[in-house]
Amino acid sequence: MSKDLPDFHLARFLPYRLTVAGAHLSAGLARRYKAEFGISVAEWRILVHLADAGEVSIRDLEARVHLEKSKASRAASRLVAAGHVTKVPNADDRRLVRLSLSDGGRALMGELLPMAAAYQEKLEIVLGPHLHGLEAALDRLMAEDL
Amino acid sequence: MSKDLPDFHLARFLPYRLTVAGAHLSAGLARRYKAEFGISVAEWRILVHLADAGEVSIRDLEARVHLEKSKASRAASRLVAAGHVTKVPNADDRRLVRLSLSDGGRALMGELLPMAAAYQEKLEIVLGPHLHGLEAALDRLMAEDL
DNA sequence: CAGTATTCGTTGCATACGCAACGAGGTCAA
DNA sequence: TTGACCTCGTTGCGTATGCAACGAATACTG
Repeated sequence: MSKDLPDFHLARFLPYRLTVAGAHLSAGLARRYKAEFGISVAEWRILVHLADAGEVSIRDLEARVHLEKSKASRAASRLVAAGHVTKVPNADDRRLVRLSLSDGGRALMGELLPMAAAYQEKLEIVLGPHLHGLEAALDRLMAEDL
Repeated sequence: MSKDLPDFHLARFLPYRLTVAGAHLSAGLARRYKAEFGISVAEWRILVHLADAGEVSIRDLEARVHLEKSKASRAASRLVAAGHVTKVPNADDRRLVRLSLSDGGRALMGELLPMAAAYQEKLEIVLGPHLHGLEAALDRLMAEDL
């Protein structure tokens, strides 16, 4: 007969737990804006970064908000098509692109950002004293090249 | 001119942080087995659950390892095609399916599980005292219907 | 300078994805 | 028993994904 396998519990496995928890929180947020605004996660990240940083290129998005460049490129195109974002070539280095919020995009973020801030607040209340432990642990994990 | 937007930092936003951290850990694990064994995340979850639980149905996978049923169904088909898993109808309720590890699948898990356990151990060492805080926070978040 | 190497964003391709719809099987109640 | 209802797994469909390859623009090197 076959050897016994070591016992291993997915429910305690950190890559699994973090991925599931991340999806859980993202779904909670999406419930608040997806139906109303039709924004995907990639598009959301781009919009937030534009609201915070002004003009950015695709490679900035890749580096700053963890979006693979083709994903960033396509999500940006969708945002341009939807009228939320403008895209112009960068005159100083014509390989680059300058993405920024359109007036409509700015208005959209005027609604979305408070919603997101409220959600973050709710999460922090749910976590209570666990918040700092969570943040410290995440910092620790992200600092490491695993 | 346009109203200023509230400032909002994606880097502190928990849904983002957890999703990125989860992807970071999953990528670290995938580096260890993807090239060698060609297993996707969905397939990995199914294999682990089979190693732990013996025979399961698609709906069990949906409930226990957070895989949407069509995703579970297709990943299971791939595992059957690869020879790691067997699938037979459940005679008691012929709507159900009985998935279980094949001998080859069992042998595969004999290699994969120790690798995963070692990775988990590495993560726990990296986290050190932060481990318990992280687990408590994740439990708290998952207990809530956000 | 010329020639090579590198960077940036887009796109082609094969695959994976989520969702809704479906057929087959099972349950329940009258 | 029969008909309405529910559950399970699969599949069709449109879209999203990751990766490699590409053309254009820029940087580097001798």
